[in-house]
Formats: sequence, structure tokens, C-alpha cells
Amino acid sequence: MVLEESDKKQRIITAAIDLFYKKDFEAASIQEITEAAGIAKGTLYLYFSSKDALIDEIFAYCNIRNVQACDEGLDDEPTAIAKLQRRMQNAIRWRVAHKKEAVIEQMYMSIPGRGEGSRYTQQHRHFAIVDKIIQAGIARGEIKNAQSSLLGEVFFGIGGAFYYYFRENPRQMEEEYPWRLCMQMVRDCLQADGLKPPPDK
Amino acid sequence: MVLEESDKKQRIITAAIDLFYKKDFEAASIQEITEAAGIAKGTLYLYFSSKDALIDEIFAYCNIRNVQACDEGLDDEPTAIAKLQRRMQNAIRWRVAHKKEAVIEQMYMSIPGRGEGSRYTQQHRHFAIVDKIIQAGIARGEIKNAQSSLLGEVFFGIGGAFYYYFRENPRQMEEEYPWRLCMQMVRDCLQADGLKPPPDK
Amino acid sequence: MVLEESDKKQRIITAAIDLFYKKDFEAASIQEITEAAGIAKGTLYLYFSSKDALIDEIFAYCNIRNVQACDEGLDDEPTAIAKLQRRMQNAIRWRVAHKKEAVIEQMYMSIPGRGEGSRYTQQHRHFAIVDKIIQAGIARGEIKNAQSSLLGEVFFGIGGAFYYYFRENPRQMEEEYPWRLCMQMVRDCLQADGLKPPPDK
Amino acid sequence: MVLEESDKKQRIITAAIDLFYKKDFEAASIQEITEAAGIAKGTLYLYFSSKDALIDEIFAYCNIRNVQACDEGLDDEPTAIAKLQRRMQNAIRWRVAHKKEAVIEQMYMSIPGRGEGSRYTQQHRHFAIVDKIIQAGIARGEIKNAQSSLLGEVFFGIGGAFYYYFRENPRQMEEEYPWRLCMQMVRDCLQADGLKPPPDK
DNA sequence: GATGAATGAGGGTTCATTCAT
DNA sequence: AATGAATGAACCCTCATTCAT
Repeated sequence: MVLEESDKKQRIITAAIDLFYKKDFEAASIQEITEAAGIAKGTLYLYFSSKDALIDEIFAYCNIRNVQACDEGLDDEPTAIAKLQRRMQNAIRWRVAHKKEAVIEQMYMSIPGRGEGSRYTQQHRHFAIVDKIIQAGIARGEIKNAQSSLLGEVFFGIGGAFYYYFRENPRQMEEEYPWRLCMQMVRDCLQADGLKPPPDK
Repeated sequence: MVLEESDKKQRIITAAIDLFYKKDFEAASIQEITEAAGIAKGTLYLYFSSKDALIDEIFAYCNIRNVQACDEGLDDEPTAIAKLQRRMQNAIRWRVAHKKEAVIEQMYMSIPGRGEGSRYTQQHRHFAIVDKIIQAGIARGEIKNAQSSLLGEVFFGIGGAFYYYFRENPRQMEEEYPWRLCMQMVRDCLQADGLKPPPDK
Repeated sequence: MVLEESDKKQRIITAAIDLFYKKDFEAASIQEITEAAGIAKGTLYLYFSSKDALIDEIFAYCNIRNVQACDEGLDDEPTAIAKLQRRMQNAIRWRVAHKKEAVIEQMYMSIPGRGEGSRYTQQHRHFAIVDKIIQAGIARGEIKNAQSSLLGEVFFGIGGAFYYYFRENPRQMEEEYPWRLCMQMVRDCLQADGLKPPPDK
Repeated sequence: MVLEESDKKQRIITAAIDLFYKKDFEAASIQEITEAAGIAKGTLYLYFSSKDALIDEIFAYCNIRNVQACDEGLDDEPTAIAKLQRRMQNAIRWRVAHKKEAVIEQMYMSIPGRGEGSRYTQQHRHFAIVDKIIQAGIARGEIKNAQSSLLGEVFFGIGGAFYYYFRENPRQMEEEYPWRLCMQMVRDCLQADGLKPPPDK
């Protein structure tokens, strides 16, 4: 009833996602986007102040949905490892199901000057959540006593690996083995073992 | 004494790497690049037939150097795991030492239509070599009997994680612990365990 | 009231005709044309997809008008010779009155690769019409039984001669003698005489 | 022994004629010409001060040869008409045999600003000679008492017609009929008849 | 709100010409 | 005399953005 985004705006977003995915941010022109959205060129500027603003908003659009999908059901999991495993499954499934949005999210973060620094900083939302889980896990002795940011990177690295694999081999998503492997790797890489912690510093 | 690449060409390459790194391929104009190289705009076209050709060549330039650095000393390592561990160290060290080139290599492969498909396909040189090592390892029962492409992705995923971490925390490269962690993760994720192989297909 | 071609487009056409006439297709730049038309450079591309397209359209513009003017009143003439004589007068008068358009039409057809081959092929519209008249005249025994294409060339050759003459000596157009001479030459050159036809092929 | 034009210069001329013919003056670049001539770019400027000078000289080169070929044997002919007929044959045969040079001569004269005004002015050498013959013929009552410039244009108009015809139908040059037709047209159009001269002016 | 014609800065590229070798 | 690397002005064209309707 309320709060429904303008129809026009949604059409712009949909068209922009499609074209950004297919052609890159730079290569997709306002002309093409508005044509695909079935509106006049000037109309876009009623909803987005500039192309840059559009790109930012499209990223936010994709990022938010991705984060939300990733966070689903995390509270139901008892341990940090279980939460991370659950989150990884969420992430992979969402990205495979929303290839365009996933690609755009990634593309955005690799633009120099747009998403600066390490992925950890860039994907703030994703990382903030994962970092919290990891830190809690470390505090409880459940997770390796290493830099949480490093463990976070590893977590996302493994996630990316399985995502690429499943994206190219979608049928494997129905199999049990790859998922088991994935979960096992998360555990192996993150779970605390007997190793001594780093001597502070 | 002989055969040294033209001074001008090298200056173009250096300037282009710097600007592509700072501003993205599209955003860096021929104007800027030639200015930075201290030559006239037209001169660039004596060495590169077009901006696209320049981009391609810059990528090749970075990619070749990266691959070479990564492959150093691999033959000295006895086992597949050892080779992979060695290669990962090479990769991380080179990328941290050549941040711009590493970023450009990555950027290039994420351009839609330039490096299509999975990273596995894109970074052909890197992946081809790693894949061979993995497959040999699988054949010898040393590495998990899973799809080599999946294990390759995991390998690069972990590598990326440590690379980002070290890039942001360069002093950690002097410590022993993070490297030990890295090597251990490679082993944990790739080394064969008692798990049954996937039921073919 | 309605359907009038955009004001801007007409101004571009006028400016282009003027500059193409004065400076040749290549030498007249888009910059100059749009300046002369009093519009911005980019605006031209709203009406013409490229400079080549502009040139083609300008030619068509001139050619169509020329052909139409030439064809006026031909049906009123009873014989082939009379039709040709009428057409020649039309052609000369139009070209003198529209010097720029006439020159552009000619220039266009002499561009290698644009209007290839003999004039007969190039000026298709003009030639097609004249050829039909000539062939009908041959069939009726009114015109020399020679290759219609050759007689067509002669017709246009004589037309060109008088056009150049009148263009440089406009006052002569008011005199009777030159026109009489012109008509007589058309008759002399084309009208059937007792000569035997060529022994076929 | 003497006076032999530098080998290099001749190679430039040959290459330029070929490329101007194939691609138009503008479209043929100095680069291409020197490449085709097998010399360095800078060398061309030792022989020609600029591209414009080259074009002018190439035109002169073609024009001189054409004029010379046209003038061959004219003195052997007794009457003005016979001289003109001979000249027309010379002209047609030379142009068919030297298609490139003929096309270049024509192209040059149709460049706005290069060969200004009527063909009569442009092709000065050709016209001067023909004009002299015509005026002598008029003086002797052999040729129509009309403006010599007009008769000159007609002469060249007919010549152009047969040239185009023969160029496209080279076998017709072996036949007698087309040549007879050509000679007859020259006579018909130029030879004095009983018509009164124009009332001076 | 919606339009799309108009803008003009800036893009990549070509090419006649120069000059140190 | 001969070279060809270097130049930079000028070219055609694109496109994000504006604004009168």
C-alpha cells in the first residue's frame, strides 16, 4: 500500500542491472538504460542525480539484497562455525540465483576509487557481520586465535571458490559431496586447533 | 646494449600501468597517459595500434611477469602440496611487491567480454599450471579426489585472502605465524583424507 | 502547417551544401558545418548518423531535386527528340539556377568508390530516364540505331557543354541563338539518319 | 644521360598515381604513397614540398602527357574539323590506355578551389589548343560562327561521352561504326552551316 | 512528473610535416 | 641524400547532463 517505489524507478533499476551486467558500468550508456526501461532520458534524472549516483544506488540495491539473503537464519545456528557455514550456503545460493546482481556487486568493488582498499573494507556489510561472528568465535575459543580480518578473507575466499564452481557447474549444487567439502573446508580453516596463538603484536 | 625495448614504449607502459591502476582502464585517457609518459599523443600510436591493444598488452605484460614469478622453483618441490604451497608464497609475495600490476591483472579479467566466464578460465596461465599440479596430485592419491577445477578455485581463493591480508598488513609478512597458517590451510583444504570420492559423474 | 522538416535539419542541409560546394566533402569539417548552421556539433548527429550519411543524404537531396526538375513536362512532348530537348533545357536551367547543388551532385559521383564506373551507371536516375526515352526513340526509328548507352553519354556530354557555357555566360541564356544551337546539336547527334545500324554485337 | 628524373622521384609519382586513382587525393596518405614507392616518409619531402605540391605536380604530369598525346599529328591534318577529329581520337585512345592518369586529371579539376571555373579554364592546355583550332576554323568559315568557348565545350562533351563508352566497352574500339559516329557528330556539331551568326554582342 | 532536443566537453585516432641522426 | 621517430593540430564522434515545453 505504502512505500512502493515508483514504478519508473524500479524499471530503471532493472534495466540498469541488466546492462551493467552485460556491458560494464562505463559501457552502458544512459541512453541505453532509459531505452531499455522504456522512459525518456531526462526522466532518469528525476530519480538519480547522476550516472555515478545511479551506479552507487544499483550497487547498494544489489548489496543489500545479498546481505539480507546471507543473513537469513543465522540466529538459529548455535556455534560460530555453524553460523559461518550457514552463511556461506546462503551466499552461494543467492549469488548463483542472482548472477547479475552478484557480478555487479563484485564489479563495483573492483573499481579503483569506488571501493577502495581490501575487500574487507569494501564489502563492509558482509564483512562487518562475518567479522562479528568470527570475533565471537575467537572469544569463545571456538575459532582460531588469528586476526579476524584474515580469517574473514579466508572465509570469503573459500566462498568465492565454491560460488564460481557452482556457477559453472550448476548441477553440482544438487549433489551432497561438494557441499560437504565446502563445509569441511570452512571448519578446517577456521576452527581452533592446538596451535599457539601468535605472540601478540 | 642490444635489443632493449624502446625507451618510449617502456615509458608508455609504466605510465599506463600507473594510471590504469589509479583510475581504471576506461577512466584513464590516452591524453593523460601520454602526458604522464612525457610524449605526444600521436606517439603512443607508434607503439600500440589502439587503446584496446594497449590495454591488452599491459595485461599481458603484468600477467606474464606474475606467472613467471609464481612458477619460480616449483620443480624443486617434491610433492604436489609442496609445489602448491611454494606457488602460493611466490604469488603472494609478487603481488604485494607489484601491487599495481596485480590490481591491473585482476581488473582486466573482470571486464565483461574481455575475460569471460569463471576465473578458472580467465587466468588461463595461472590456472593451467595449478590444475596440472592438482591433477598430478590427485592421480598420486596425494590430493583430494575432487574436481580439480574446484580445488583450483579454492587454492586461489585462499591465496587471494592472504594476499589481501598481507597487502593491508605488510609487516605480517615478516612473521612466521600467518605463513604457517596459510600453508596449513592449503594442506587442509587440498590434501587427500579418508573421504570417499564423489560417486563419479 | 504540419510535417515540415525540422528547422535544424534544414539549416544543416543548407550549411552543408554551401560548404561542400566551396570546400569539397572531405575538406568541410563537421565543426564548420555546424558552426555555419548555428548549432552545436553534437546536434548534427541527431539528424545524421555520420558524416558519410550526411554526404549521402546531401547528394540524394540534390539529385532528387535535379531529377524532378529535369523531368518536368516531358510527357507533353510528342517525340523522343522533343522530350530529350525539353529535358536538356530543364537540366541546364536547373543547374544554372542551383549551381551549388549541381556541383555537389557531380562531385559526389566522381568520388572513387562512391559512384563507380561510367557516368551512365552513376547518375542512375538521370540515365535511366534518358535511356528509356532513347530506347523508345530507337524502337520507333526516330533515333539512331546505336547503343542507347552511347547516345545517352553524348546527350549528357552536350548538356554539360552548354551548362558550363551558360554558367560562365549567364546572359547568353536570354539569347535565342545558343538554345537553338543546343537543340540542333541534340537533333543532329541523336536523330536517325540513313546510316546502317551496326552489324550487331 | 642527362635530365633523367631521379629514380626515387619517379617511383613516388608512379605510386602516387596508383593510389590517387584508387583512393582519391585525400584518402591516399603520404604514408601509403611512400610505402608503395619503397622509400621513407621524409624522403618524399625532398622531392615535393608538400602533399598539395605533390598533387599539383601529379596533375601536371598526367595533364602534360595527355596533352602531348592529344596533339600528335595534328599538323598533318588539313582542315580544322579534321584536326579536331584527329585530336578526339588521340584523346580517347590515350585516356582508355591510361585510365589512371585520365581519372586523376579529371578528379583534380573537380576539386573546388583547385581547378576553378568552367572546364574551359581548368583544362587550360587542352582548351587553349582546341580553342585555337576552332577560332582558326571560324575565321576560315569552316566552323560555325559561334562562341569558340561554347564549341570547345561541346567538343569535349562529345569526347567525354565516347571515352566513357569505350572505357566500359573496350571491344567497341575495334569496330568501325562507333568511330564513324563519333567523327560524324564532331562534324555535325561544329561544321559551319547556313545559319546566321549571332548578332555580335 | 515527464519529455527528448540540444549541448559541448572530451574521447580515440589520423596524418602531414619536421628534424636529429 | 635519406631516414623514420616524433609531433600535435585537427578530425569525427559519443554521451552525461540540462531545460524549455
